Amino acid sequence: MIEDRKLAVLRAIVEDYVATQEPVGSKTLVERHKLGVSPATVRNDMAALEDEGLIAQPHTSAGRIPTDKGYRFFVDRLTSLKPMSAAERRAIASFLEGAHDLDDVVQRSVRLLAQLTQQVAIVQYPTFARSTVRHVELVALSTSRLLAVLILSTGRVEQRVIEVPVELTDDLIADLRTRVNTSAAGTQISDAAMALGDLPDEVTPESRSTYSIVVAALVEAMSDHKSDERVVVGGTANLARFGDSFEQSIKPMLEALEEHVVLLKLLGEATSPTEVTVRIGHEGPIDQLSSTSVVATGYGASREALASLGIVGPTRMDYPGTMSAVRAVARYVSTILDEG
Amino acid sequence: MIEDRKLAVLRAIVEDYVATQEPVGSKTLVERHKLGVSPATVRNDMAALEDEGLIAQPHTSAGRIPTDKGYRFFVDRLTSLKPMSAAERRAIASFLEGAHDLDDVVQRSVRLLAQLTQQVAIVQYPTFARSTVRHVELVALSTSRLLAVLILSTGRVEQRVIEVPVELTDDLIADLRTRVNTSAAGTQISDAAMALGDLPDEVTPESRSTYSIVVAALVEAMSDHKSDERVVVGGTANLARFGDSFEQSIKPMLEALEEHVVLLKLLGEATSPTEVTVRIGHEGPIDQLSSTSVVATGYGASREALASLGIVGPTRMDYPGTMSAVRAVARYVSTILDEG
DNA sequence: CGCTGGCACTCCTGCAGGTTGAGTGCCAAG
DNA sequence: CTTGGCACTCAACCTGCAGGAGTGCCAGCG
Repeated sequence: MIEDRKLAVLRAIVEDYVATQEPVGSKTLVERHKLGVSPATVRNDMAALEDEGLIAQPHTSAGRIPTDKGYRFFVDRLTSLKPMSAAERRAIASFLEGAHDLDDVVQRSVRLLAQLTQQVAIVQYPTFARSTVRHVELVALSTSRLLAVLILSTGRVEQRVIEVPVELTDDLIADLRTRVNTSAAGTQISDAAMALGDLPDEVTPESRSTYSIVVAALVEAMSDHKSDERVVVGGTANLARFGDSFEQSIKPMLEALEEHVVLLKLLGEATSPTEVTVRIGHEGPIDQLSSTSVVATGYGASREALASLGIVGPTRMDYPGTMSAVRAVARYVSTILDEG
Repeated sequence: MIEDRKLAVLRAIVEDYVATQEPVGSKTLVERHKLGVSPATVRNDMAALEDEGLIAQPHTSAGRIPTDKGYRFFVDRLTSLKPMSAAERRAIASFLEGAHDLDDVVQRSVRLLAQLTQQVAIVQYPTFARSTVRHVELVALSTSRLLAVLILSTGRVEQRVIEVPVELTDDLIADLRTRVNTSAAGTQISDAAMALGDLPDEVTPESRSTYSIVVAALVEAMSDHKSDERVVVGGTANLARFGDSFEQSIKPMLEALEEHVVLLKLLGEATSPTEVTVRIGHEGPIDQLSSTSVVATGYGASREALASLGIVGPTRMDYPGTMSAVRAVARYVSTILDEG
């Protein structure tokens, strides 16, 4: 009984604080939430919650604000993702339709996510390693430079310029192209390296070195983890709503957004496409972002996730709404990639 | 004589204000710049400069700050681009080397520019219309979906999924590929539409409709101005140095950076690869950015510019340094694209 | 045992008033 | 045309003083 009310108080504090951005006091609380008890009672509960480390006071004579631990509790136990309304679903679907290539899908997703959550959105490109090679195209740029274009099953296209210290003839390129495609097409990108490995042995000794160079470059392009780190960010203008101190939260945020490696770390562990991961405040891997939370999830056609997407925002955010928006977008993106 | 000193005073005011971000008074000015006259004299000159609208007072008992008109004058008449030091040149060169495809070049340029100028950098992808078609690759995604990959002379790669309401055979695709490439390869992209137009007439009536659909999609992809709008932004974290009021300058800035259309408008007129364009404050096309300046220039292999790059920052910026950095980066990018 | 009203206490917030100092404009003299 | 002097202005800063929101604690009541 008393436990129940304490939790109701915590929930009320979180909701009020998220809405008003101001420490919330006992009196305001009973007025706004019809708790049916007096402020004094609430004060007792608050004292208990504070002892448990779920809420805190900025200074002695102020109201309470939730701590990271308080948010954690709220997210884990006091809330469940509310389903999107039919109208929202329709909006999402129509927004993502009409995308005619992968870049488009990613771009639209990031915009959509930013708009729905009013936060900074991050979408990672489908990961490299798990996709298969659809086709390899080789185009001569000059007599000694080759442009290799990898087309992957996810619709992703990677390009790479290869320098070859030999004169390239059209016939040679054509032969290379067919051989590379017969060996690599259809294989998982992680296996393609192996599939291509034997290729130079098939040809005459004099062209072998040329083939080796090209194959090596292709293999390197495929295993290049740098290309794996592609992420897109959107909705930076939503930082404006932080209201918070500039130096303290916005600057480190902007700096983090510049570094894709950092972003990947943020999304990092959220790879399950069925669950939405929430990382609150200092739970995250980046110290400077200790006053921001990350809400992320995996997406991908099959059960296995291709990559992650999510948002970052102040710890003081509307978790239920944000979490369901993230989940909804991830689902739609998954189905779209499934079709394409 | 007296005119000369007035200009020296203006220059000193601009330089001091840019360095300190504070209104500069007559006394500080003579101390820091060894003008060889008394503060009173400088005050007279200041009054004159104020009458001419080149400087202004934030409030009665404060120092002077340059007006937009003042900066304009400074840029046009009081300064010349200082050449980069040898070390800087080397840094630029080494930073841009090792880029192995167009994406890489663009990405590195934007980072470099942001770092050199400590401002927000913008780089536009080489424009579509002026490049030529190097190769068109068609890959079957399923029996009725085709992925078209356009490879352009600039190294840019565009992709597009085409839905065809007909069963596609390998032979058909191979034929299409050769025909499309014979017609389009080597032509300017603006002419490619015409070159491809007659293609459906060459084939048997029964396959004509299929060919038409594919050709139409290709032509659309080529003339799609949306793909022409690709720009990359970097160095947003430098906004942190604005110090200025948040609502007033950073928020509109972040909003503008989200909208690529707006960015293109900003870079818009700076297409000459030989000149650096400076747009100061309200001279720019965006009202909300009336307290920011744009420094931009064109870049491109030959005399004709392929696209633009530049930076945006507060009107209060180091114009000489910024201008020369922008020019230097543009030149290096041009030469690199020329090689590739 | 839990709830409540009362009360003293803390401390942020806002306002009024006074002081300081940088900077100006103007003027008369060199 | 330049300069030193002088009176004036006004933002910035400090100070002191209510006002008020919020708390903790306690004693009484069901």
